[in-house]
Amino acid sequence: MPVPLYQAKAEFFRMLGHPVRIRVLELLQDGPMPVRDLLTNIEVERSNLSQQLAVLRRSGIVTSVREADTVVYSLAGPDVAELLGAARRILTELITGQQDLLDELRAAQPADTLSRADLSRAGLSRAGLSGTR
Amino acid sequence: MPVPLYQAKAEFFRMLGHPVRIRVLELLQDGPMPVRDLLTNIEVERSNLSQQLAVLRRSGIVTSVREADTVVYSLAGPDVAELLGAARRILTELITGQQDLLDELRAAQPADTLSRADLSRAGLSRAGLSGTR
DNA sequence: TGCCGAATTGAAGATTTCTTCAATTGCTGC
DNA sequence: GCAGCAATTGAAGAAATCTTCAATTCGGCA
Repeated sequence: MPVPLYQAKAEFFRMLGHPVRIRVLELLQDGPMPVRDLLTNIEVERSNLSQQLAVLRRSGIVTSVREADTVVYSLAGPDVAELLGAARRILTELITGQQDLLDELRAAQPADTLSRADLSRAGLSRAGLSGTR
Repeated sequence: MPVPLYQAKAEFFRMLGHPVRIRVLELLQDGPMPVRDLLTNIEVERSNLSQQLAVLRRSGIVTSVREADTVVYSLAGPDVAELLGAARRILTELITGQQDLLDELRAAQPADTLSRADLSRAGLSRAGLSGTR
């Protein structure tokens, strides 16, 4: 009895939902890389990195091979760049969209009279994506 | 002081990491839809759906407009389909990849002699993406 | 064999996210 | 105004994920 597709998709996105795991995938886009190098590029404890690598391995999006005294990781498939690209496109779209709206609001009235409703329209009533500024 | 981009990306993917939220985005790809209809298409309690819609709204990926006694949701931008498409591509790639590997293993030796190492190579030693069969 | 560094694993506590319920808001029609 | 339906909100307990530490595995080398 197969798991519904939308649930597999959700799991997949959750697998991507961690800063360290994103960094790893980005670094691996330039080619295979040993754990040692990942470690120098990402600011994180060794065992924490291992935990995140284990998550990526379990999902199948990366593979690892032992070479002498180091372990080398690679992307399992070619489509990862495309995915991260699409994500960045949407992300910048969201961010600039909200910025534009805020600019409009500021132009239309003094900054200190922005109403709760205005902020709400801009998607900022409670912290949205925290990188949006 | 802006939040690092990879953190914003991680938040973005986490925002997508829920079955109900995925369903909503898929349904909205065909055009705006009132909450009422979302509710008949997705098997979930009304207030739970509201919570998930709130998450999507906060991130800015959807917008809502009140029309008479109903609320209508729409996608905020055009790139969502592309993102979900890329995700599905990778997902099927991962799934068929693992299936192929398993098939190879089964062909090479009786099923009941698969070693832990074999399963591990196939990314299945501990439950991977649960939809992978 | 025994030791060393590299990497992974298991487990525990802290943090975050999910689900659910009751209460609330907004609109329509009586 | 107020009764009734649609949708959202706040809050609390349950469940999942993160971080960290100690212990373990694996290969290389004296």
